[in-house]
Amino acid sequence: MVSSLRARQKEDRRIRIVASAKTLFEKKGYDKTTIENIAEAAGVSGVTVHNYYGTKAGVLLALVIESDQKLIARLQESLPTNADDLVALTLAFAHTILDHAITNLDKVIWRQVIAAVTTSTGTQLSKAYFKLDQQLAYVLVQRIEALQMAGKLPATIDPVHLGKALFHLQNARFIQFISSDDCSQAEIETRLRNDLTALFAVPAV
Amino acid sequence: MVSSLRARQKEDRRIRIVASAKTLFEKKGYDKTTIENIAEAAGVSGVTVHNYYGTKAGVLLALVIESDQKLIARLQESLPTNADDLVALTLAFAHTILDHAITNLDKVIWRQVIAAVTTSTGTQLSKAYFKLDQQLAYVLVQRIEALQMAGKLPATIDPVHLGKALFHLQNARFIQFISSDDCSQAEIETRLRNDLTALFAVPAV
DNA sequence: GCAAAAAATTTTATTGAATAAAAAATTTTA
DNA sequence: TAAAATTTTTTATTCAATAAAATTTTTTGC
Repeated sequence: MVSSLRARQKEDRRIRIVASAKTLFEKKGYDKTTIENIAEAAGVSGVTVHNYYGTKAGVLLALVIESDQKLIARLQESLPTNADDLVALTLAFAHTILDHAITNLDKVIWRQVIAAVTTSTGTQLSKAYFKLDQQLAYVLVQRIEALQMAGKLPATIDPVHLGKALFHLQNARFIQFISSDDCSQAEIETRLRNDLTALFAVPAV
Repeated sequence: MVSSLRARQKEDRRIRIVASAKTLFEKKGYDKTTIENIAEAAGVSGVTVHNYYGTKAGVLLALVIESDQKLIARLQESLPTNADDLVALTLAFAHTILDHAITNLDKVIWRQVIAAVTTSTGTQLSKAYFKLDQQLAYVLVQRIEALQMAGKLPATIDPVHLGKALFHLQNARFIQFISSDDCSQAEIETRLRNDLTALFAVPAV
C-alpha cells in the first residue's frame, strides 16, 4: 500500500483544519475564532484539532510554515545574485520578507506567531519553524558568498557568520515592525539601512 | 492628603500580588501557578488580580519590569566607560544582561515574558517594558559616544544608530539563548562575537 | 469475505484563564 | 454622620487545554 486509507484521511483532515483556520482567522480574527469554529468548518471534533496541533497557536504555526515555504522559494529566485553591495542585498532581502509577511497575515496575527514560537520550544512545529528560519538565513549566506566571489567583499569574512548576523538583525527589525501598529514598512527599512550603515562604518580590529 | 488611604491600599495590594507571584513562579513554575494561587497568597480575590494586571502574563511583566530597573542601574555603573574597542564593549554589555536574566528567572519564564510583550502591544505594561528596553539601549549609546570621544571610533559614525543596531543584535541573540534549553551563555556570547567580527569586517560603501 | 485486533475519533468531564455584570463593602466628602 | 463615590468581591459565562472512557472505523489474519 502506497498510503493507507487511514494516512490519506489524516492528511485530508490536516488540510481541512489548516484551510478552515486560515479562512476563519482572516474573516473573524485570531482571538474571535474558536477551536470549535475551526473544527466545525473542517468537519471534525474540537478535540481532534487539539490532537493534531496541540494548541490554537499550533494551527496558526502550521499555516505560517506553509506560507514560509513559499517565501523561501520566492527569495531563492527573486533575490539577485549580483547585488551591488551588502547594504542593497540585505535591504532587498528584508523587503521581500516584510512584503510577504504583510500580504499574508496582519500584524496582530504575526504577534501570535512570535509568541507561539517562543513559548512552544521543543515541539515539532516550533522545530519546523526554526528550520525554515535557518533556510531563510542560508539564502542570504549564499548571496553573500556570491558577493564575495565577485570581489565585492573581503575574502577574510566568514559568509556564514555574516549572513547569520544580518539575518538576526533583519529579524529583530521585523519583530519591531509587527510589534507596533504605527510602524510602516518604509520606516523599518530605513531603520535597517541606518543599522547597516553604522555597523559597516566600524573598522575591523 | 499626600496619598489617600485608598491609594496606599492599592499600592499595598500591587506589592503583595507581585511578591506572591514571584515566590509562586519560582516555587511551582509559571504554568502550575494559577491566578487564584497568587490571589490567595496576596489576600485578594482572583478578579482583583485581573483588574490590576489584566492577565497572568501581566503580573509576570510587572515583576520583570522591577528587575529590569535594577539591571539598568547595574549596567550604568558597571559597564566600563573606557573599553578597548566596540567588540569588548558590546560583549560586556551582553554578558551583564545575560547574567542578570538567568540569575533572576529561568528560561521557561523568560519565554513567557517575550510572548507576553509581543502579544500585549499597546498596554501600559508593554509600553513600560519597551521604555526600559530603550533605556538599556541608551546605556550602550552613551558608552559608544565615550569610545568615539576617545578616538577609538570614526567620528562619522552616528552613535545612536550604532547603539540601537548593536542592541537589537544583542537582543536577537538573547532571545535565541532563552529559546533553547541547550544553549549555554558562553555559546551565545561566542556567537555574538562572531556576529560582530563579521559585521565590522565589512568595509563602508 | 468476515471477525478479531488495532487505531483513531468523538463524547464526556474537568481545570483554569479571561471577561462582564451585579452585589457588597469601604473610603471620601459634604 | 450620612450620602456619594470608588473599589473589591461575588457570580456567571465562554473558551483553551487536557484526560479518560466510549464509539467508530480501518486493518489484518484466517
